[in-house]
Formats: sequence, C-alpha cells, structure tokens
Amino acid sequence: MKRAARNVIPRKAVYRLSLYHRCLNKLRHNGITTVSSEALARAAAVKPTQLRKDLTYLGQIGRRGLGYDVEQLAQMIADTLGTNSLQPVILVGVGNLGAALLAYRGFEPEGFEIVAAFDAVPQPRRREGPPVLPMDRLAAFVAESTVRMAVLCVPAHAAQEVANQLVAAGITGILNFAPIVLAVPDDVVVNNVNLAIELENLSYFIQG
Amino acid sequence: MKRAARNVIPRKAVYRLSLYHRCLNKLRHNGITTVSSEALARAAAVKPTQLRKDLTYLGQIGRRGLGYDVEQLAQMIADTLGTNSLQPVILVGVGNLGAALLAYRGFEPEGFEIVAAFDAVPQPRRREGPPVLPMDRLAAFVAESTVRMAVLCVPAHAAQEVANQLVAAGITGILNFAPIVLAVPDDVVVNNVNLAIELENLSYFIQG
DNA sequence: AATTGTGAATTGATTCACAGCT
DNA sequence: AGCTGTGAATCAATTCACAATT
Repeated sequence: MKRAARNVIPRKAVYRLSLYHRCLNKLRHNGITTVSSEALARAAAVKPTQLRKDLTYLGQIGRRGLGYDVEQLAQMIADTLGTNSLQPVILVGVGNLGAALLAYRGFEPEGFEIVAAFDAVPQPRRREGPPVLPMDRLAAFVAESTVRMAVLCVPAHAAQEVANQLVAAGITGILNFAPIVLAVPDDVVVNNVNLAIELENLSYFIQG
Repeated sequence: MKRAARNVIPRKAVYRLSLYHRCLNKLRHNGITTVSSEALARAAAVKPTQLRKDLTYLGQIGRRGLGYDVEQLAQMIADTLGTNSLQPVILVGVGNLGAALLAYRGFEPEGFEIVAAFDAVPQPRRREGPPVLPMDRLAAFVAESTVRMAVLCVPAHAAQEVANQLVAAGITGILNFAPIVLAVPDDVVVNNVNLAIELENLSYFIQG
C-alpha cells in the first residue's frame, strides 16, 4: 500500500512557509503578538494574497478584521513542517564545507541538530560539537537513532555511493551539496544545493 | 532608457540549462560527441520534451534524426549563461562558511574565480588563495576591477548593511547565504541559499 | 527510421475581486 | 471598518502529439 495521501502542500509554498516562520520569530522576538497579512507579507517580500493563500494550507487560522496571532501561526507552521521538536540530522563528508557546516551555529535556532558526522578518514582532532565517526559506523548509528535526514558534503565522485549507503541505512531525506544528480528510490527526498549553478544563474540575470 | 528587452529565459529554465551544461561536460569528458534529447534528459533527470523546449530558448541547434552536438551545445549554453570566460567573484564574510567556500576548489572548473575576499576583521594568517582584505578596501577594489558578483557570507545582523555597501560599490549580483530577505534595488539580482529552509523543506517532505 | 521543434492542451501557481467574519 | 478566506480568472510552466527534417 502506498503512503496515505496527505493533502500535500506544493513545494514552493512550503519554502514560503519556512520564510514566514522565520519572520514570525523575529516579530515574536520584538514582542509583537498580532500581525496582518499585509505586514507579514511585506516582511517576507511576497504579496499579501499569496501569503493568505499559502496559509489556507494550514486551515483557518487568522481572525478577520484582526489579523494573525503571531505565536499561534508560528506554532502551526512548525507543526506542519515538522520542526516543532529539535530534529536530529547527520552530516557526511567532513571536508572544507562539511567542517564549516559542523561549526556553523545557525541550525539549532531553526530546529535542527547535527547529532553526528561521518567521514572516510575522520580526523581525531575535534574540539566540541558532535562526534566525527568513520563511515562504517553509519548504518549502526542510524539504526539506533531516530535520524532521518542527512547533509551530504562528500566530493562528487563519492556522492552516489555514499547516498546509496545513506538510503540503505534508512535515511529518507538528503540535503545534497555534491554537484551531481543523485539516483535514489522514490520514497527518498533529495534537495540539491549547488553553488556553481546558483552563480551561473546569477551570471545570466546580471547580464545587462 | 530601460535595458534592452532581451527575450528573457525563465529562471527555472536557466537552472536547467546549467544542469545540462554540467552533463554535457561529463559526456565530452567521456569522448561522446553526439547526444539525443532522450539521453541528455535522462542524465539531467528531466523529461526529454522539457529539455527540447528549454533548448529552443537558445535557437535551433539540434539536428533532426541525429540529436545534438555535445561540443556545440555546451558552447551555446555557456554563451547564453555568460560563463564562457572565467568570471571574477568576490566573497564577503570570512567566517566558517566563507572560509570553507574560499578553500573549496569547485568553482573554477565551473567558470568562476574568487578574486578577493573581504572581512571586517581579516585574519592575517593566510596560506594560498585569494587575498582577504578589510571591508574598507571593498569599494576601491570593485571600482578597479570588472567584478559584478559577490558571495555574501556575513552573519544575518550584518547582511543588509554589507549588501548596501556591495550595491553602492557596483555589485549587481549577490549570492546570499545570510538567512534574511535582502532589500536591494531592482537592477540587483539576489539568489538566496538558506540551509535552514532547505532542511525544513526536507523535513516536511519526508514526513510519512 | 530516428529525432528534433513546436503549437495546442494541460497542469500548476499566482493574483484578483469580493463575500464573509469579527 | 478592517482584514481574512476563497472561488474565479489570469498567468506561467510543463507535457503532449505530431509535423518537419535529416
């Protein structure tokens, strides 16, 4: 039997929900408790109607004539995205980029924690932060934990092989920094972050 | 007078053109000189019809019954994207992420070169690679060079202020890693790379 | 015979316009 | 009066189906 057909939110709308969530946190931080679609849309650089349309995916949550309760809306978005509790993530490939992401303190405020890193040749010299383990510990680690998401920072030539290992271990979401198209089963989700492609894209659009 | 209205290629199509370009390079590397839309589409994980439609933005380039000339198609895409010559890029904010990107050897093969980096407090300890300069050198550096694109890796609280400086200096394309929505003039293009948003997105789509 | 190029059809996303609450 | 929620309308992207070309 296929997975139950949750009424799915379009990918672009999910991105924007993340964005709204970040803006709401900022508002909350400033002690603001209520916000109109117009104000929130401005903060997120989208149109108010698009914001309202996006929010209908969560059900009815605003109050006409008043706006949205900042706290409640943030909560509902977090519920929907599944980021209400701190989510464990593993990182594979502790090279330049991988090490930088390990050291980056920006994930936890957003609800993600890198619980372990893996590398073919883990350097023993580690300060604080998550343990860096050899690749052969990967399968057992994932099996014993609730981790479902991995950040993949290995070189392109190794990426497909490592992705296969991740999938075999039970990982179902991969944030892929390697500049290749990963082949994975249908039930595994891959998000690609490709810096060269982003630069090429910029390059095209700035040509005047 | 407004900029001449080049018949513009949709952003998503530009992304895919980058992707095709990468695949073509791989084919070329393997000594393959001709490819069908079906084969290339499979390599890029898109549908053949979409590939062909995307390529029509470049004009007519394939040969019916035969397919595409790998070399020629790669060339035309590079021409269109403006990545035929090595493009200079600056990087601002040499923290964890910025340092990792500086050390990352993956840009040059794709046609980009980080020609200088800037930081509020540049560390003197530098091995090889581009110079790391103090922020107050930014304006002069950009003025004297042909750089138009910048990679922005400063912390969120500084990002808008630094973006203003970049724009004032004449930068027209920004690859922004800071988790905020930058306000820039219309003629400046911003591409956002937001790791937390990518993770939240994954988080949603792996929920079963 | 094989494979591109493309108008037409379809699907999806965004915006509009206004009804419906508070 | 103010602001949300949403069906309808518009706009954009994708896919189909097949004519055109080698």
